[in-house]
Amino acid sequence: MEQLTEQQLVRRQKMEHLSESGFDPFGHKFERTHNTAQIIADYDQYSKEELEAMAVPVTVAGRIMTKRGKGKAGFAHMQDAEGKIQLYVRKDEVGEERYPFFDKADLGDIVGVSGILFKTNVGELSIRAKAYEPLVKALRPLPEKYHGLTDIEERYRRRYVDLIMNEESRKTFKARVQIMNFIRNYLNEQGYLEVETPILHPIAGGAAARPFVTHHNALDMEFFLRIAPELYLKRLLVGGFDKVYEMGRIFRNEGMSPRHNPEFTMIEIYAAFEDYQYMMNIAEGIVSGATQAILGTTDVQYGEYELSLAAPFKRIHMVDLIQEHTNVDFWQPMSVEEATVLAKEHGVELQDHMYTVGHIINEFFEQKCEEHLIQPTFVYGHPVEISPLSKLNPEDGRFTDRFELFIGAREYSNGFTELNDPIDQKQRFEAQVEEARLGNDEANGEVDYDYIEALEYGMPPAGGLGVGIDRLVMLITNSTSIRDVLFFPHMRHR
RNA sequence: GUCCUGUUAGCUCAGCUGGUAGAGCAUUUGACUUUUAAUCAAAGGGUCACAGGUUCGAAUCCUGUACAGGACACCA
Repeated sequence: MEQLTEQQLVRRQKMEHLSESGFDPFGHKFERTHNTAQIIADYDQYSKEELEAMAVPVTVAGRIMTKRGKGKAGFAHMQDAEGKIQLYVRKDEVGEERYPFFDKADLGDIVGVSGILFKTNVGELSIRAKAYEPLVKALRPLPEKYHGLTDIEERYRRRYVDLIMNEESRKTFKARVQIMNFIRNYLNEQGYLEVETPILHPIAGGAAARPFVTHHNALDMEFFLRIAPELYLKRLLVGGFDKVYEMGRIFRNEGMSPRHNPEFTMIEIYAAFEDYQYMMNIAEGIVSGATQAILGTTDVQYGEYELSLAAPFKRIHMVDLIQEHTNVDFWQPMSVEEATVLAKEHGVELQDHMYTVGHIINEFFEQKCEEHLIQPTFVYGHPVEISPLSKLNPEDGRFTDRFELFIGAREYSNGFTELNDPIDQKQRFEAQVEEARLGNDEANGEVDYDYIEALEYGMPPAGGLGVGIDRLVMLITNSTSIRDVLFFPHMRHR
């Protein structure tokens, strides 16, 4: 049994007192006529005298956030889901019997109030209470009213307190909902179908990442929590669904950071008979459109960067970009030995499994170019060796018709013309298995033969796209940590 | 996983070169019928994250542990 603080004991005594007085300290249904935002929107425009003449009755409910006793009367600010409003409670108007319940109410208690709108001498729209109803006794005190809850750890561990105290936090999470709604509307209007595919996968495919492993008892078999829905969504293309998307949770068993949570939300979008150029347009439409819809502008401040998210975004081939930043020309045919020498000369570090020119080109890009991509930029033409699910570029088979979107030096989206050649796909999977053997623990160590078989029935030519939703929300809400856009980020046990 | 930094009252924070722990808000009691970080008077509230060590004496110095934040690595 935990030790109760003085304040907790006092609040429990007050709870007992409510019970003894015939109130349920944890309340009951309460009919409201307004929320606080409606009241402000509809009536703040009127003067003190006009409101007095109108005598508007309202009934609201919410949490007491501040309280100022004045003897036989008192003021409080009450907060509901949409905002807050001041209450003015007088003993002579709510009654001798009820007034003490307001007088003894604590910050954090939830109350219902009926009254008449008025404006105070300094012009604040307030409710002059005619009836006061204690609804829920809060047994723990709220954080300090002025500074709120600022401790980052506490804000993550006890998000509910953060949401009570911090308007910014509420706004961020509402923006998250709006962004996801925008994306759904944007795609649904273009004829896309939102679908659901398995989260438990027998083979962890569709991306390069370490999976979580779990076990199904009845089937007595291992499952992986999905690292990407990609291979299932493309099976749907084979099945004849030609414009599909899935927005949902992805799980990757990797390190955590301000930009990584073990579970995060991604959207993947597939369109038959389209290609990567079309998918870039969709990515642009989502990023630019969501920003405009939520912020009313596409000019955003993100940390130190001033970004313009207005479409169209710059599009540049990876090889051209590398040439721009290092003067190295990978359009020239070259051997692995020559490319390795170039990497050494330019201080590009390589690991054992990077045994092809394509890997080295990618390392040049990541180590020398990524950091310069501040304004939204599509980088396309990734080497085939790092793109096992992308279709080859018809003119130059060293590269694929793949792109990634970078904003503020971070990746937001990845898309490509989908590889639908089952024979090529099988070879690429097998190359991944070899890479895994050589020590890339994020390469796929197992070939998904069922997926190959699906492709053998014929998948229409198609474009596909993935967008990290959490990072998009971070961008639009100017949040520095992914934990600021997840209601309940993962933490170690205390 | 490695490195750096942090952890003092319910909350927000002080606490100097080591000498018996402080403030504001919140709480309790009293005053106050247009206040708004309400005000005034008084009171209570602490295993200074945890465990060792150095010292006559540790919130303070040292070591370890836990948790957190940031950077790096990896990715989205």
